[in-house]
Amino acid sequence: MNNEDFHAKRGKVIMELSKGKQFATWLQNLLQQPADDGLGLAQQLALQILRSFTETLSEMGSCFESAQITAVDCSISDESLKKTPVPGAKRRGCYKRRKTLDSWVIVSSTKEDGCAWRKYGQKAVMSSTYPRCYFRCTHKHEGCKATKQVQRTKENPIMYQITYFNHHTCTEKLRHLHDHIVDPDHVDPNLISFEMNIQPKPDQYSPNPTSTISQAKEEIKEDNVGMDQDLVVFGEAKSTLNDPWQDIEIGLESSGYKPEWAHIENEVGPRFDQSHEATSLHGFEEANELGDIDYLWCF
DNA sequence: CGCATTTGACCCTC
DNA sequence: GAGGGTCAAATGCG
Repeated sequence: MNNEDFHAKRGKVIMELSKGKQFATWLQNLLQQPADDGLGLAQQLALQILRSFTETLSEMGSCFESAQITAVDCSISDESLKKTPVPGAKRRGCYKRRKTLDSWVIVSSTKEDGCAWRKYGQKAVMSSTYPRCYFRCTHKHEGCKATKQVQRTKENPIMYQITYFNHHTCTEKLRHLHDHIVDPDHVDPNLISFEMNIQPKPDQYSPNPTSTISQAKEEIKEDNVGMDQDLVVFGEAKSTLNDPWQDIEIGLESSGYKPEWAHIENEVGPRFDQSHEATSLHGFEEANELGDIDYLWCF
């Protein structure tokens, strides 16, 4: 992995961990409120948190793979893999025992993680009284090799131990991004806007909106070896109730204003009021004047 | 009808 | 041979 890739991965890991933290805080606030309308949203948030950590672990797995750092289950040595026959004979049930570098384990109260999986098997295993279910990515036909195993834990049967193998190479992630691209003619009632500029409640967040647009530019400059360059923002940014985070396109002078992804965030999520009308946000500058952009990541 | 799930068979490693 | 991972036909479901 080259240096550029490493920094891109690092940025994504930081972003996903921050997302997870943010969603968890949001969920905590939600659970402190009267339960009426919060349960469905709480479930969605739980999924978002799970997805964030799954993505993070996925990125970390691929990030460290080249450094020969093994993942959770290292029980099978490379030596045993060398004995594996060359694949090609398309016999039924012919398989390679899993290479475990690219695997990671989570324990969750739900089998769901926001991705589309197709079950392809179930087995009773000796190590557990509960069967093990085998899933592969629905988009296997696109060449995606992601699989997972789901099994109830012996210690706490309401919890699932989920072992993931390989990363999604399908367009699942792209689809997820597209879910948050807003068609102005079909505004989701759940949309919130950065323009709301809601003040924090004392018992909730203590936001620290230190990254103004100019500071963000400074950060970008630092990341680009101190270049004194200009920044443009393509399109509009919006945030949804389900995802107060934004992936937007920006252009840097140093790269000839070639569009690249940036990620901005604010902390209005938990303070969302559904009675607010969704409105669009016209670029960074306007948002910045309202003091609603708290952080910006570029990668 | 197309896609997902179930389930027994198959074949691998140990 | 035991245990585990995958395949694929049968079945279910919308």
